[in-house]
Amino acid sequence: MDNMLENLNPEQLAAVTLPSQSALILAGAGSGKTRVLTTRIAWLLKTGQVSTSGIMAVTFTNKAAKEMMSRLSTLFPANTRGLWIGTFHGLCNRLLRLHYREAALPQAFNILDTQDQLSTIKRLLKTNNIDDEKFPPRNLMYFINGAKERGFRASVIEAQDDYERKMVELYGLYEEQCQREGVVDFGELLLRSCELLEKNPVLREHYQERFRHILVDEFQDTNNLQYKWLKLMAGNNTAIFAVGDDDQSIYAFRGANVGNMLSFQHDFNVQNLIRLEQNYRSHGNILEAANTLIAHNTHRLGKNLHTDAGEGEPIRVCEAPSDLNEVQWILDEVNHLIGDGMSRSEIAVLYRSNAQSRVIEHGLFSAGIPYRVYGGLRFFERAEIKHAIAYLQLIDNPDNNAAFLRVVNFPARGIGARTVEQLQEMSRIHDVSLYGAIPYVSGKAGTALASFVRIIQTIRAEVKEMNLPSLIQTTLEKSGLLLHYQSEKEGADRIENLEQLVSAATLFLSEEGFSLEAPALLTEKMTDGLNAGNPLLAVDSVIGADIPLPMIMSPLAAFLTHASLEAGENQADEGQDALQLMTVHSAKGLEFDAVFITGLEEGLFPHENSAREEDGLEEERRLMYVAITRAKKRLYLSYAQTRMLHGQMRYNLSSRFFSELPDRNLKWLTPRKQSMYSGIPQRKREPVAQFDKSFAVEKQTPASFGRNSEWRIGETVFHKKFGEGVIVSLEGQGTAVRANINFGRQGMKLLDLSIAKLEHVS
DNA sequence: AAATATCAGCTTTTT
DNA sequence: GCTGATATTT
Repeated sequence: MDNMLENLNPEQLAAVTLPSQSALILAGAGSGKTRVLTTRIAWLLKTGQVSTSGIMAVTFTNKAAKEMMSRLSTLFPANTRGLWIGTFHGLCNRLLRLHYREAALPQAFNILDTQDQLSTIKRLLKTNNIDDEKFPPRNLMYFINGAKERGFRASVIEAQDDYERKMVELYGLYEEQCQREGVVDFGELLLRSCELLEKNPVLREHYQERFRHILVDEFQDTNNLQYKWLKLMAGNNTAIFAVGDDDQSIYAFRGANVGNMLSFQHDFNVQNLIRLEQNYRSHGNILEAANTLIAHNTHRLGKNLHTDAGEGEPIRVCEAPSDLNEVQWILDEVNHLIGDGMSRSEIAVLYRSNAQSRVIEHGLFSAGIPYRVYGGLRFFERAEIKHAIAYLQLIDNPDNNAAFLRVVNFPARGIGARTVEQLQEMSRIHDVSLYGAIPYVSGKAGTALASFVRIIQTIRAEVKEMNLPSLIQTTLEKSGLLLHYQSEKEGADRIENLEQLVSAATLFLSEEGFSLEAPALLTEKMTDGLNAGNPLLAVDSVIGADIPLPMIMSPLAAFLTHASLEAGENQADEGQDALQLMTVHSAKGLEFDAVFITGLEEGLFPHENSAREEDGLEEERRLMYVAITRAKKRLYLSYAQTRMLHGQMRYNLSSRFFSELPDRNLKWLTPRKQSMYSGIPQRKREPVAQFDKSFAVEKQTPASFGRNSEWRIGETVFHKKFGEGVIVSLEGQGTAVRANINFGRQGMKLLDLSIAKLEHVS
């Protein structure tokens, strides 16, 4: 045990060895947060204060949960089976599967991801003849999720006006529809779990008694409902160990409430507040810049990171004439870094929004530098995978209408909109699911539908004794999905993905401790043995030893859950040493030797929409703070005077964040670099194999850039009254030149340059 | 019912 | 500039 605590600094050690009381750990970026969390768990176990079944650890992402599990198993190699380590949603799912009767859910409930939820809502609006212009599905979704987050059912919301009344009504209809179809959205997992514990004192007390220690990662990201859930799970004898950093709270837009950190201190009478301020990641210049920037925020709990590492390199800053030049500069610097021996995977290029990745990708592709983009479509979100999953969901639960509608006519089998309408009518009249309504439709439509039923039933029959991978393989074949993609021109990738689904299932079984031979479908025997009408039966078995996953879910159900709760990594260029491209949001929690923060322009970063939200700018600043603190050795900042975005040229001022960073840590490269890159490559030219060549040979500047003029489009100028602005366009010649200038908040001004006194800034 | 044309919209994102 | 969702054609 001693060596486990050996290399901790005094604050980390104090946190790890705190007595059994609730505590708040303010863990700065790069301060060893995960290490403290896992060592704390190992320490609790090794000192015999608690057994594995008395510990619950909650994270936000599956990745973080996995990381915690794997680090823990090196610290504490004994059996970690009884531990509840997982995401909020994963643990709620576990709870609801165990106590599905008390939660009034079918045992085979399916989980809706965001896409599914949206299409469910669209379908709801359609069946109720609601004008989706007046009630956009997306808005209704936000309304519903927002209400659930605040813990409100439709029945308890008091609408203020007619519009809201309608929204509440639709929310109620949505609840009913989901209940009928046996599906549960992400918010519902949390809300239903909370209600389960609230209404059921036996269960509540059981869990409150059981969990002596609850550890929460990234506590600043909890929303109100998640916080409520934690309060319900924690009893008088439970110590909550909350780790978070208010300066890294970047998810307010999806309901995260930093205020939970204050409520927590109050609600749990927190006596122990520990700050981890020693940073083990970044060099001095980088850390100082981060500290200075974040000091511009008000309402902080307060924290200042320090490091023992030296100053290191200054932060390099580049002002590029255009987004293309910005990329060119990045390529240049990247080549230097690689030339100096840095591996590509240690270099990250960050941007505020995904739309910015395209130019960068194009540049990297042309230069032949391997890269990997994070974000975008993930494995379980791909259309072909969603189709396959829908077939599997139908086999698991034929009442799942969303799944039914997705594949009833895919591959096409002559079941069109008309037929589906008939089916919906019958489903309403006879109060059955769409699948259950099929026998009520006759005629030609009925024949087409019957062929669909035959497919599903054939699969169900054939698959009875099969294990999961074979079940999926059979489903892919009998559903006609494979055949369909085989005849499609660009179906090769899709078939490859479908085949990967089979191997993903095999992998999943071994990871979750399922036997490969076990039948994939839930058998009657399992159902009876587990929960034969006795609400406490599941609890009883929990009290003894924990029920392993294979006992509460069939392999198929578990796999479907996995598909919904874990969208899967983006698997492009797996294993290759590649440059890392991602948004600042997805970089949170990661670290790199070198980091480029690109597109530092007003309107982009900070994003223009942030100005409209309360505390929006502060969140953008925290975002910038997160970005800066990703860098270990080298940090590069850049922006472009002109940028093509959404098919339009934009002329942005440089980001205000530059004025919030200390000059002494920055090294502006621009005067030198600008002349090097001032040849602006024309757009709409065919992509060239090598950028360098294009720069050397063709370099024509568009005429509109007014070569003879003293002024240039895209350059930053200073005006006495309006402050800094960017020249958007120039008209006229000689002495009669007028300029359109973007003065940011002051708006756009048309100035006669022979009258207005402007100064060059860039 | 399937194939093709047109049109809005467009921050960040995990579960 | 590209994607996804409707409108229109065949």
